[in-house]
Amino acid sequence: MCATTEQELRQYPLFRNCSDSFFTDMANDAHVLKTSKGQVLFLHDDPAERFYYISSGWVKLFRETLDGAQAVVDVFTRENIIGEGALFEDNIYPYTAEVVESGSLISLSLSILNRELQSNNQFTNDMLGFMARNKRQKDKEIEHISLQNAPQRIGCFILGFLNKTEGEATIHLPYDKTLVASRLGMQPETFSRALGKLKVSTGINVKGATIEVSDIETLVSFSCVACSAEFPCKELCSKC
Amino acid sequence: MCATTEQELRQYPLFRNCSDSFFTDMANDAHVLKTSKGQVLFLHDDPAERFYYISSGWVKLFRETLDGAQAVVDVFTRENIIGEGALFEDNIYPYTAEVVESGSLISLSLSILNRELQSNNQFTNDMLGFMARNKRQKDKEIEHISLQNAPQRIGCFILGFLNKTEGEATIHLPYDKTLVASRLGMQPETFSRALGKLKVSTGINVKGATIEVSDIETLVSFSCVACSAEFPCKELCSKC
DNA sequence: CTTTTACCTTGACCAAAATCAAATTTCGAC
DNA sequence: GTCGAAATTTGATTTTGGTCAAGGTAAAAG
Repeated sequence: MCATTEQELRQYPLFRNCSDSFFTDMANDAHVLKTSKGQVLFLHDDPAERFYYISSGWVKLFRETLDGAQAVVDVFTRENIIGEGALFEDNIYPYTAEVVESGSLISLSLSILNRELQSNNQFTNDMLGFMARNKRQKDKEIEHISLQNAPQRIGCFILGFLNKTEGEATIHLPYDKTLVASRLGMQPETFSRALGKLKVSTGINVKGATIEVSDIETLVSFSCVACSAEFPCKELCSKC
Repeated sequence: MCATTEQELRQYPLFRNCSDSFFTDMANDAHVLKTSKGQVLFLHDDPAERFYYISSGWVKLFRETLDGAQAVVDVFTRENIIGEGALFEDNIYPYTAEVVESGSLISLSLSILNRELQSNNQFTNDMLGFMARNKRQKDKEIEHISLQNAPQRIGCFILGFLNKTEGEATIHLPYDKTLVASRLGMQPETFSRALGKLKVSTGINVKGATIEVSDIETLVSFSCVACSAEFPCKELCSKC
């Protein structure tokens, strides 16, 4: 039993309407994991009993094909859960999860989550909305892959990390450029070159993992012409 | 009020756990639409009050970008609902819906659907599972776009229409090749040429919209090497 | 402080798909 | 059945991104 863990879970927006017994039982059963880069949390097609709340660090979800290629499904950080999808896939994890930046997770019981879904309709509704927005986000990504070119996709990715909509801003890429590349569905070499083009076209400044955007609106007009949403496009999955 | 409509709704798997009053009220309020090719059902960003159950015909969902390109999100046929997503987007339709093959729809009340979601936890759970599998299907599509080439994607598309897993089979493409192409995220010219390559590689036979697969397993081994799922991969969204 | 290793970039080349243009076929309306 | 619009195919060419190979750079280990 851990009061801190319970506090942390109570602050997670998706759980805002969960019952007290949910929090108590979850916290009782929970354990905190300190993770290190490279660690595999679960494997695609493995039977699932736990899901994970990310307190810090980054985790990638991916699948592998017969001929060895890897498809990165998503990359998650703090205030997100992963592995809950197994509930809807006969308790089999649909992806492999691997830590890409060390941090801290809370391992949680899928069966307690399921119990709450069976008994708390308000929570089930919240989860449904969460899932629906998740799906919309995927639609947007499919659109981006087919309608935006590589530099535009990178611009869009950068815009997603900004906390304002005009003027200048500086961000740090949260994880390896190689991983950003596969998250965006391109090769590292293509990413590197496309970032160079983006620099020329929009006047951004790149120093290692630091990116200075001197004028957000220039970046917007470069990337968002090839998108069906209007900037600032709300992030559809992380918040709920 | 229409007894036939009520029967049709009661047979839809997603509604299997809905209340009697849900069916009665829905059927009372429902109206049947005969649709013709080209008809627009609703527009992206329009306020939403109705969703649609497809009795027959085909409907495409799409969005348009600032620079005029069109992204086909999905193409649906009988025993599917469309427009329900607006419930999770502040009652705004997230896509435009256009009939691509004439048929028949049932126009249904979003607010009655919402009422059932608020009051019937079993149904909300079914809907959550439905949405979760939907999302998984989108992940699979993203993977396909980045890991499969054009002929492989077409092969995978064809496999999705077969009702067996080995031997030979014949299918009819359900809608224009042009639309299949955009559904798969490629240009019509690319589709045409890629279908030609698929013919050479797997021995399928193409006559207009009719495709004869002489050996399903050949098609599987051609397409599914570049996929993380194993054939026969269950369809993740249509059934529930 | 040096070495190692993993990450990133660059160059040369290649392959896939997009684009542009022009037939050709198909299908529905008359 | 004929006409005309729309869909489909084919050819030529360009563009984009992928692949292979070689350097360079920076963070971490010793």
